[in-house]
Amino acid sequence: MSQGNTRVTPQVVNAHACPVREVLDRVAGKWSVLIIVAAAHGPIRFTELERGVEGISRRMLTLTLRNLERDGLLTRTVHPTVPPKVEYELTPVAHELHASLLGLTDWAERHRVTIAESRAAYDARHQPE
Amino acid sequence: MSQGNTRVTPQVVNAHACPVREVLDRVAGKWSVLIIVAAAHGPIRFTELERGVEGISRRMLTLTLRNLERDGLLTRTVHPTVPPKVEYELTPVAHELHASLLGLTDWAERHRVTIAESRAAYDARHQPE
DNA sequence: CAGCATCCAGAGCGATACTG
DNA sequence: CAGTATCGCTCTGGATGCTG
Repeated sequence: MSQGNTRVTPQVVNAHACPVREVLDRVAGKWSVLIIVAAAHGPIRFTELERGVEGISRRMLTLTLRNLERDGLLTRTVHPTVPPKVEYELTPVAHELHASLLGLTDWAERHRVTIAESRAAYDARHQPE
Repeated sequence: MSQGNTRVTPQVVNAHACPVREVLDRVAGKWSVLIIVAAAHGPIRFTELERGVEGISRRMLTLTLRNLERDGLLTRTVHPTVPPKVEYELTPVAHELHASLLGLTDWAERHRVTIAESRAAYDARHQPE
């Protein structure tokens, strides 16, 4: 860790050691969060998710659900009926994650406008036309 | 909220309307967060960032810095000296973001092990060999 | 020192079609 | 209903080399 250095600057951030990145890698996928939000208030079926998460394809829904299940963020319950019925439900861990995301949501909503303005200003500054 | 429906299920989540996704789109890039973390405790120079954020290429550092600057998350100060010196500093908005990320960091650290185990178990279950 | 331009490989994701 | 399989594009990001 510490080398006998008196300077402050180092502050090395390792992409692999950084826990924030770990979460983000898990959550950054285009759909993961949306699915978590959609499933936040109780068990939900495949087709309901398909409708609930606007714009998601069947393929991506399946893939994302598998990943979330793999990470232990949701459980998959197959009801052996005809027609088949599968329900997905957030695990406690995922609920905690959902709660933590609220901080970000909040940030986003507070600064959404500011950021949009900043972008517009920047673009105007750099592309006169 | 309620449509005359007695069922609960609807819960439509729109990818474009969702504020969480907005943040994530901004932050999910492989490097944004790491740069924010690296710059969190004061102004920092280009080369210092290059060393501080392990594994980043010069190209990605430049690109990510531009995006962060564009969003108003950091300021770029050029000191007209020889050799040139450029300092990047987080804006208050970015500091707030950094604070919000703590919730996620925390979550990640609490469940890192559990998640890894869950993955291993899942993989074992689905790929006997 | 700080950065831009070019080239290139791979991941991510959408569209579509088929199945238990 | 709840998936799986295949194709192909787009976009990200790494490597390298050139400049003020």
